[in-house]
Amino acid sequence: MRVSIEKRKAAKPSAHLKAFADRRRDPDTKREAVLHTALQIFMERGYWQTSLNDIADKLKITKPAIYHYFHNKEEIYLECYRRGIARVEEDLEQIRQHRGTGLEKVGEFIQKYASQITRDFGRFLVRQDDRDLSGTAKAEVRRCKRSIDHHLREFIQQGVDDASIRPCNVKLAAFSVAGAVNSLVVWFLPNGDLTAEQVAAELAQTLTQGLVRKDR
Amino acid sequence: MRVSIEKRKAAKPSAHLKAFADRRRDPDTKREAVLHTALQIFMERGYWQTSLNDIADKLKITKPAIYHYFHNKEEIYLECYRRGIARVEEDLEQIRQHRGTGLEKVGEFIQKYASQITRDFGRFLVRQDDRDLSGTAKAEVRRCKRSIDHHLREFIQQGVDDASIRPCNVKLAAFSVAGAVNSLVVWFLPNGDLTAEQVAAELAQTLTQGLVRKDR
Amino acid sequence: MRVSIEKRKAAKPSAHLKAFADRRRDPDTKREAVLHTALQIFMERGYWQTSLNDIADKLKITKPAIYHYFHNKEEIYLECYRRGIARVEEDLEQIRQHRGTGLEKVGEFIQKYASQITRDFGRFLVRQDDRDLSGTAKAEVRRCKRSIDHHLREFIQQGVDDASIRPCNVKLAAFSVAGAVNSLVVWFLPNGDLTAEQVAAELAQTLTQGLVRKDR
Amino acid sequence: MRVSIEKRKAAKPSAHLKAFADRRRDPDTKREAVLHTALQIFMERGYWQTSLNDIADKLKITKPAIYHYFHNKEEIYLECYRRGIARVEEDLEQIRQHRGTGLEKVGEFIQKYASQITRDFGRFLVRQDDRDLSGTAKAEVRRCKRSIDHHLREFIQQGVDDASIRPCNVKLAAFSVAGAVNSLVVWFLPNGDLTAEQVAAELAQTLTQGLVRKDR
DNA sequence: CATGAATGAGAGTTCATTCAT
DNA sequence: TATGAATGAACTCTCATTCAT
Repeated sequence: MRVSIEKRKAAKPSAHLKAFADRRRDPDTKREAVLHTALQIFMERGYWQTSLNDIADKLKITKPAIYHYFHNKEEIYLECYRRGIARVEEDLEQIRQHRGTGLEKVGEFIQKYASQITRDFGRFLVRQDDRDLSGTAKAEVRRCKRSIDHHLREFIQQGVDDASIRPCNVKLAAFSVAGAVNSLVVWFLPNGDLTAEQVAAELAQTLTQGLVRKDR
Repeated sequence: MRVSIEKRKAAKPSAHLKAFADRRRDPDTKREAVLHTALQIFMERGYWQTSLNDIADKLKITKPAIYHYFHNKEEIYLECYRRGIARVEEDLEQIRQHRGTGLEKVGEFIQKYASQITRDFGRFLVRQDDRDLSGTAKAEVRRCKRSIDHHLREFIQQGVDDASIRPCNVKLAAFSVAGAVNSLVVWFLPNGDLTAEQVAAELAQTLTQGLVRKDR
Repeated sequence: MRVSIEKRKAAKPSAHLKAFADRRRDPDTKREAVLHTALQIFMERGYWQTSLNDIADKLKITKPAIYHYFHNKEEIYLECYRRGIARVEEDLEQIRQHRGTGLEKVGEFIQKYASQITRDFGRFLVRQDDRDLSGTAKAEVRRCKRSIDHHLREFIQQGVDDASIRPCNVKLAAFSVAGAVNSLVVWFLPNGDLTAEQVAAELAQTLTQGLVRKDR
Repeated sequence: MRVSIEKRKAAKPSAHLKAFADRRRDPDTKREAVLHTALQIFMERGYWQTSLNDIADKLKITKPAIYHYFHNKEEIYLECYRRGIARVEEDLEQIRQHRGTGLEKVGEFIQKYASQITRDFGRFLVRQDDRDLSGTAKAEVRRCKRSIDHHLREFIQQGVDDASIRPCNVKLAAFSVAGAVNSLVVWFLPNGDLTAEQVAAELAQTLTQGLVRKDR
C-alpha cells in the first residue's frame, strides 16, 4: 500500500522558525532549524545569492549565532549535501539486499530515488551545483555521487546478467535512468495532481518499456 | 559515414586568447574572445566564483576593457545562454519540418540535442543555473527553455497520435527524454572513446526500446 | 543680554573623533559622530569629493563600519539636510505662533534663520546642492525648502495686510530676504568680530529700512 | 526703453548641437558648441554627475574629440566660470565710469547683475560650487568673485559718502544686495510673466526702500 | 581632425568571519 | 549562549584620460 509523501513530513515548515523562540531548547533542534532554513533559501535563490544574514533574518537570530552550530557557511551547504546523499544511500542498501531480478531493482531504484529527490535534501542534492564547494568538500560529494551511480550500474549489470534487461551500454543506461529521474526536480510539484510515487511508477514504465509501440 | 564533432570547431581554444594582441582588430572577434573565455571559466568554476578579473587576466587585458564589449557581467552570462538556446532552436525548427513519424522526430531530437549540449554553449545551457540571472533575463531564459520542452512534447504527442509511440503521459515522457540526454553534460567527455553521436544513438535506442528484454 | 552662539555647542569638534575609541559605546553617539564628521568634510570639499574612506579615516575606523549606522552614502547626506531643515522648521513654528505684526515676524525670521544657517547643519542646508540627491530624497528636500519659503511669504503677506509692510511683490520680497540672509553662509565667520546675532540685527535693519537715506 | 532678454541670444539652443555636423567648420564654433552643451548639462545635473560622455553624446561626437578643444574636464568648467565673470566685470566697469550717486550705481548694479545671472553663464556663476575646482582654478575664481564684491562695496561706500545711502555696515550691505539678487537664480524663470529687468526693478525698489511702510 | 580601444585609479557596497562583551 | 561591532578582502562598475590609428 502506498503512502502519500505528504504524510511523512511531520514538522510544519514554520516550526523551524520558532526553534529559537525559547531561551532554552535542545541545541540539536536549533542546529536543525538553521539547516532547514538555509536549505530552503539555498533552494530558492542559490548558494551565492544567499547571505548568512538572509538565514539569520529568517530565523530571527543574529549572524554570529549561526557560528555556534556551524563553522562556516560552506559547512551548512555541505551538510545539506550529506543529508541528501545519506538518505539515498540508505535506500540503495535496502535495494541491494533485496532478492529479485536486476530489472526489479532498477524499478525499485526509480521509485525510491524519485521519492527522495522530490523532497527537501534530495531536491537539494540534485539541483545544487557541487562546483560551489571547495577542495575536500567537493571531492567528498563527488565521490558519494559516483557511488550512487555505481550502485545503479550494478543493478543494471545484474539485470543484463540475469537476462531481465536487454544487453546495453550499462554506464550509459545508468545515466539515462538517473538523468530522467533527476529531471523530476525541475518540474515536479509536490502539491500537483500526481504524487511522486505515481510519477515514479509512470517513469519506471517509460524507461523499462521504452517509447516505441511494439504491439504492431 | 559519421564525422567526429571535434573536426568542426575550427579555432583552437587558445585562438581567443590572442584576439587582443593587436590594438586594431575587428571588434567582433574580440567580443567573441571575451565571450568564449568567459564561457570556459564559467563552466569550470561557476558564475559567482568567476570574477571579471579572472576573465580579463586570461585574456591579458584589464577589467574595464571588458566593458567595451558587454554592459555588465550578467550580459555576458545571458549571452552564453542565448547562444546555447539559439542553436537548439534552429535544430528544433528543422526537425519540425521533417516528414516522418513522431518517433522518428524524437530520435532526431535526441541526436541533435545531444550533439549541441556536449559542446560549448550547449553545455553551458544545461549546466548553468538560471537562478543566477535576475528579473527579465531569467524570465527570458526560462521562456526559451520551456519552448524547447514544448517542441519535444509536440513530437511525442505526434508519435502517440500516429501510433509510433506507446500511449503515455506526454509531459512526463518529454522530461524523461530531455533529462536522460541532459545527463550527458555531466559525464560525457568529448575526447573519450565514443563520439557524442554514437552516444546519442545508443541513448535513442535505450529510450525508445526501453530497458526490458522482450524477446522472451 | 545676548549669549554668544559659541557657548551652546557643548562637545568640542574632536569629541566625535573619539566616539569610536571604546568598543562598547552607545551607538547613537557613534552614529552622531559619523554624521558630524561627514558634515564637516562635506562642507569642506563637497559631497562628490568626499569618499567614505575620507570619513572613515578621520574617525579612525574602516569604511564598512560606517554601514552599521547608515545604509549608504546618500543617507548620510540626506540626514544632514533633514537636520538642517528640522531646526529651521521648529523656529518657524514658534514665530508663527507669536502675536505681532508681519514686519515683526519677518524680523524674527531673519534673526532665527540667520542664527541657524551660520551653524553646522544650517550651513549645510544652504550651501549644499540638492541636485546631488536622487529621486525621492531630492523631492523631499525641495518640498521642505519650499515650505520654508511659504512660511516667510506668509509673514510678509501678513505684514502687507496689517500695513506694517509696504505693498510689494510678496514672492519676490521673500526671496530677497532669504537670499540676503543666505549670503551669510558664504562670508560669515563665527569667530569674527561680530556674532551671528549682531549681524542678523544689522541685516534686519538693512532689509526693513532699505538702503536709501530718507531724512533729507 | 527696455529690451527683452530673449531677443539678444541669436542661436537657438539646438544650434550648438549641429556644430559638428559639417566636416569642415570653424573650430571656434565647435569649441563654443562643446562649452555651451557642457554648460547646459552642468546646470541640469551638476558637475560631478556629468561625465564627458554625456557631453559627447549630446553633441554626437566621441569623448576624445572634446580633448581637441579643452585640455581636461575642469578646463571646461573653469571656462564657464570665466565667461560668467567676464560679463559681470564688463558691466561693473561701465557702472564705475558713470557719474551719479552711489545709490544710483547700486541700482544700476542690481539691474545689470540681475540680467546677467538669469542667463547661461551668469546662472552658472551663481549656482555652481567653486569647491569643485582645484587649486589655482579655485583661487582664480574666488579672486574674481571677491573683486565683484569689492566693486559693489565701492558703490555703496560712495553712496554713504555722498549721503545717498544711509550709513551702514558696507560689507554686510553689499552681501545683502548680492545675496538678494543671487536668489533670482533659484526661482526666476526666463519664460515667466515677468522679464528679468522687471524683476530687477522691483528688487531694486525693495532693497533701496526697505520693507517697512513709512508713510504713516 | 577624429576615433575606437584601452587603462589606472578609485568609487560604493557586500559579506563571511572574528572579537569583545 | 548569544550579540553588536568591526574588519578585510573582494567585487562590480565608472570615468577621465591617453594611445595608436
